[in-house]
Amino acid sequence: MSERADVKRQLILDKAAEVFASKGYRSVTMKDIVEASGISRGGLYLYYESTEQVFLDVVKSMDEAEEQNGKNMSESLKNAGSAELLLWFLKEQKKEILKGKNSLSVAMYEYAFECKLNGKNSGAKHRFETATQVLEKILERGNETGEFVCDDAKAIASNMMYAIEGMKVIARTVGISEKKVDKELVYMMRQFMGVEE
Amino acid sequence: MSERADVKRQLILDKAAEVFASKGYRSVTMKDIVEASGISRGGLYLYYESTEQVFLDVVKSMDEAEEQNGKNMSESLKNAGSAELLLWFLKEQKKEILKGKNSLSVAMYEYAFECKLNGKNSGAKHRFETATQVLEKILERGNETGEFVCDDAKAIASNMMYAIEGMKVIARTVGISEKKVDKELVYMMRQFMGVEE
Amino acid sequence: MSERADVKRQLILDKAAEVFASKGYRSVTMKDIVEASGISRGGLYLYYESTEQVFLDVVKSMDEAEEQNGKNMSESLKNAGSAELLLWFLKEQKKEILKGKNSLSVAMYEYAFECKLNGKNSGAKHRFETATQVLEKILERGNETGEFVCDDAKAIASNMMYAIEGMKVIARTVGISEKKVDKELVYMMRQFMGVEE
Amino acid sequence: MSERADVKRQLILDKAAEVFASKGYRSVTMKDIVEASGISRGGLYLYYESTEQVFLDVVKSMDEAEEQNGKNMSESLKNAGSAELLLWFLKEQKKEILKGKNSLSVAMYEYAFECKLNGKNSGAKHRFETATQVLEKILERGNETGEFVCDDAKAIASNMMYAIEGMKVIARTVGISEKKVDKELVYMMRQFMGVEE
DNA sequence: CATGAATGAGAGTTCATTCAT
DNA sequence: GATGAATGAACTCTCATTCAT
Repeated sequence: MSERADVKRQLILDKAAEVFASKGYRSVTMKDIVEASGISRGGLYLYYESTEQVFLDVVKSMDEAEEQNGKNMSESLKNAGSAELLLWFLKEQKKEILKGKNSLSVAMYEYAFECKLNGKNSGAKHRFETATQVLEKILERGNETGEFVCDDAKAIASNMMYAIEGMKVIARTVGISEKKVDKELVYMMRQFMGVEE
Repeated sequence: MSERADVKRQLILDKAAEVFASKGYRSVTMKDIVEASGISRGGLYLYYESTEQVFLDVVKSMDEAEEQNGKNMSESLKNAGSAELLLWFLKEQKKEILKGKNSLSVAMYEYAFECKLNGKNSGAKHRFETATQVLEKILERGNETGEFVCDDAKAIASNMMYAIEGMKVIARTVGISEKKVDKELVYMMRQFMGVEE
Repeated sequence: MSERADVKRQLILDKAAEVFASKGYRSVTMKDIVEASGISRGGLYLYYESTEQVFLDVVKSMDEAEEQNGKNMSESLKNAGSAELLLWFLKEQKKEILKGKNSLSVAMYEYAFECKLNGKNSGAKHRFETATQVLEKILERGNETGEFVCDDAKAIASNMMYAIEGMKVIARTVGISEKKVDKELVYMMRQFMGVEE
Repeated sequence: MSERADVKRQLILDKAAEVFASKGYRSVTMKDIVEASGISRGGLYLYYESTEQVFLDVVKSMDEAEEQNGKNMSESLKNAGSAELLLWFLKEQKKEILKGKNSLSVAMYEYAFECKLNGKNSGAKHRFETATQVLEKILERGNETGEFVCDDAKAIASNMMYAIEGMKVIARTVGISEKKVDKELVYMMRQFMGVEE
């Protein structure tokens, strides 16, 4: 039973993720999810009672996958230098910025807006702060090993994450080219890489 | 006649702006606007045929007010130094970042997302690029007068605007304190202010 | 005053007639008439209180024109033979059958249906009976003068008018060619013309 | 499942047929059908998306019943003489002419008018032509067997059908008595029955 | 008289949610 | 558990009709 249920649940999540990726959060209806997943109208209600519940579960399962990916990475990068770690981190961020249509990010922004308007917690805070802390740690470690030169890793990490967030949202509203993203990332790295001016 | 219509139109816009500010873009219905503006169901359709039309007009009238504000400012700042100009610019950005509930920005993000998904133009591009250019001009002038030290005004302006955009969106999803905004702005100013380290 | 009113009234009727001709009766709204006649919404109500009133007046003015036309004809045909009269009559009927788009007949059918359903008088009866009597008179006279051979002019007239009515309605639902109409009319004339078989 | 749906569909059709019979085509709303069939507002949309769809299905199911009736008749009339067949045919036409209130014919005329105005096919053509051909066949056969005397069955059939169509539409706009219909039918039969004058 | 903005009743349509099978 | 037909609330939009100017 439980196994079967899990399979079904996963099917719903997969299809729902596609729907949220292509339509955002607000405009997705239970009907959309029902049709995309091929499940019955009533059947969906056995698992979820609203699009919000589905969305939260989609995000949760995505976060778990992400976390697993992070763990695998940190495993393989256990002995890596800070520069290498930073490169990996920025590559991930770049991917996220450029993901575009296939990504849940628009839906996540919409959801986060709504939660903010209603005083609910959307998890956006946690995600943003976690990423900032990871970057901060990398910078600190690089500073210790002498790979980077930064007296205030916290400030740099914070500044960079805001700029990255800005690129993310601009990518989804205005559009941004890969070249532009690269340029911005390189520019920001001057803050702590040996500047050969 | 035309005057009456303008008065009514303005009434609708004012009330609609409040609605969009408090509910975002997607979830606003014609009914919401009808109720907020105290107009009749059919009456609204004399002026606008969809929430999108209302929204676009709200934004347009807001942009015009903004532009007027900009003109007044540039008038009074005609002889101002670049540092002064910059301060004004950043103060405006800070206000925008912190505006929160009373602001249309969430609705504008939602609208821009939707336009991007559908390949329409939302005006977001124009707004972002214009602001970036203004900042760039200020920095260039400051560089010429010796008030600032920046060899690449374009890169700095771009980087700052992304960070500012990041703060804007973070303010609407995660929240941000005024102190934090100040800190970030000050940090970024180190890029071109004489750094007395 | 009264003169001006008449001019206005005529303007409304002319434009309304076009509307009824192209849209039938049921689907015409006051709005259609307002827009077609270029008169103001409220202005129309000064003259007519419903589409039905407008329609009835359109038909009335059309009937008057028709009647005038009939009078002119009978004037010029005062001394004509019965065969000549019959030809004129059938030519008129043929015109009516083939009028198609520019004609009020669809609207008149719709109106007559509605009146029948509601037990009201639509004038259709009067029009049909009058035409039948005219034909009957022509046949009778022709019989007297020896131009036609018919012992029962009433029966022939009745039969012909039903067939003509059938062609009219078939023309408006199925379509009919001029050739076909001619053929039918000629066929029916065999009933009282000397048949040279 | 499909059976249940069919039962429901039939219920809708039955009630809708009554509505169309009493109100014609144009003035029937989805609401009318909803109320007549006792179904819910949304429920109707599960089966039909417009009054036109409902109407077409009503007509289709009526046509099928008609066709079945025709088959049964031709079965029992397999060995019948042409005169007998003709009598059956005219009796059916007479019934159709006199059906009045309980009939869909007004709605069908309205629908056919609308289709003609919009260049769509309404099925009226097919129905009229089919009936004409049936009559023609009967006359031809009668001619062969010597029961009738007609050198041009096609012309007679055509003429009769127009007159019958005329009676149908006059019945719905002006009214017609059974006696009158009989008289007309008898009159027309003189064209090919041995005329004992 | 004439205007056209304004009203509100009502039709069309969609969708979250329930429930008998 | 699973299904999908059925419900009804809510929204969009149109029009006949009124009324202040």
